[in-house]
Amino acid sequence: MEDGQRMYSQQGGLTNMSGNVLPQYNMGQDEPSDQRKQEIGDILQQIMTITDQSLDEAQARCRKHTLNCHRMKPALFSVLCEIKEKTVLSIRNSQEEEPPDPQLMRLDNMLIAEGVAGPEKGGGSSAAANATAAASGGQPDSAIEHSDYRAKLAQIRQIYHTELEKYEQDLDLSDGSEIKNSDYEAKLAQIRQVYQTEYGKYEQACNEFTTHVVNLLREQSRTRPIAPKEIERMVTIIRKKFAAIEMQLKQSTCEAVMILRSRFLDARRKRRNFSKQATELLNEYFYSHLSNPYPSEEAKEELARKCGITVSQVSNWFGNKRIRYKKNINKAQEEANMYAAKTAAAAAANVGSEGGAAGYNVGGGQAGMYMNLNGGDNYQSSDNSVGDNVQNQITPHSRSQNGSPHDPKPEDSTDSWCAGAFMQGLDGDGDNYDGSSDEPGLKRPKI
DNA sequence: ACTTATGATTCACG
DNA sequence: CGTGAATCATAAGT
Repeated sequence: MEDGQRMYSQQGGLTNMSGNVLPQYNMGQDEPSDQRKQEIGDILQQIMTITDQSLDEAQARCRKHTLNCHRMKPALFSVLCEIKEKTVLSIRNSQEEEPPDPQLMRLDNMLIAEGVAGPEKGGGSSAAANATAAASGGQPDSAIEHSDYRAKLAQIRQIYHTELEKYEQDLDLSDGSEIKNSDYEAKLAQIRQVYQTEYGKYEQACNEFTTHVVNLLREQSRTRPIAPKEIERMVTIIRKKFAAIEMQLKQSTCEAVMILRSRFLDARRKRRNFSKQATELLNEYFYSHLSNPYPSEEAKEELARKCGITVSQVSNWFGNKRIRYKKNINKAQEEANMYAAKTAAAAAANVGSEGGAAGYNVGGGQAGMYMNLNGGDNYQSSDNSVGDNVQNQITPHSRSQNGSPHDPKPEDSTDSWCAGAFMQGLDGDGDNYDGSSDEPGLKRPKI
């Protein structure tokens, strides 16, 4: 901005004018006289003096006024404008056509794709409307000083920086624990809101500032040779400067989204096994509720708390456990026995301890149902030679090593959630587990 | 290197 | 919405 100001006071200066202006001017007049030259010289002198002074001195007003009223002012003014246009402006004008910045377009596209910026979100447009309103109501004619520009610019810079800080805070919040889907969406919404707020502020500031500058230039055009074209040009210069800020805003927004996204995907992808203890607890619950391994919400919460995992992880675990239990009952049975024994031991050891797993229903005599199914074949082979194996497994072999007193829910165990599994669980095709068709990246969201 | 175990995700269903 | 089923991606085991 200051460049612009300087430009007008210096390049608009008079170095090349004495060469060009005067002859042109004189051609309009028939008889150039020494006196006239003298007058012009005086005027130029005055102009130079004023240019050297700072504009906000009260004294300058007086001179400006004098200059304004001079009879030759209009002519001089137009000539000066013309010259400026020819010399200064023409140089820059050529490169002025701005092709839409590809970088900015990329950023825009991404923001739209991520739902951060979008036509329908409303925040931006209304803010823009506000900004326009505010801008149009801007100072009408009061002389605006340099300090105002600086203040404005500083304000904008500050807005930008506070906005950057917000992003950083925003992102700092998110490391440490894992990011869930809802977290991701919440954070994205947060980013969107910050972005739109800041974009609104940006637009408003930009419009206000532009209006200020335009007003100032109009004001100054009474004393300085400033053509409307120059004002236009100034506006485009300002827009460009602001566009840089806009670009940074968008870029940092994009970065924020990218970081958030990558963290989210990382959290999604990285699989951490639960602690041994957690698995232990979950298995205890599962096998002690084998007839109905569907923990209530409360039970899930308690398990989650005890295991140091989230409720949805508990849900995942049970979901996986149930399905996998059904898929290979043989092996699962052994495990069940293990836990049954453990539970029994625990029950024997501490009579009154209410401790773990919300009181297993150490019920009656159904234990054998689950414990004795193991026909001895390992689960991989049984998977493959299906049909008769199923029959075999259903018949209780009673070769099992234990008659432990544990057992879940006597009432419905026979036809419980997995009863059907005995019949059909190991059905037709042997390749149940992972018939993977290994299609990379078909359904996964790519970054 | 290959297989198995396991937590998580996705999709369809009721 | 919770669940079953299939599947993915990685950890763990060989």
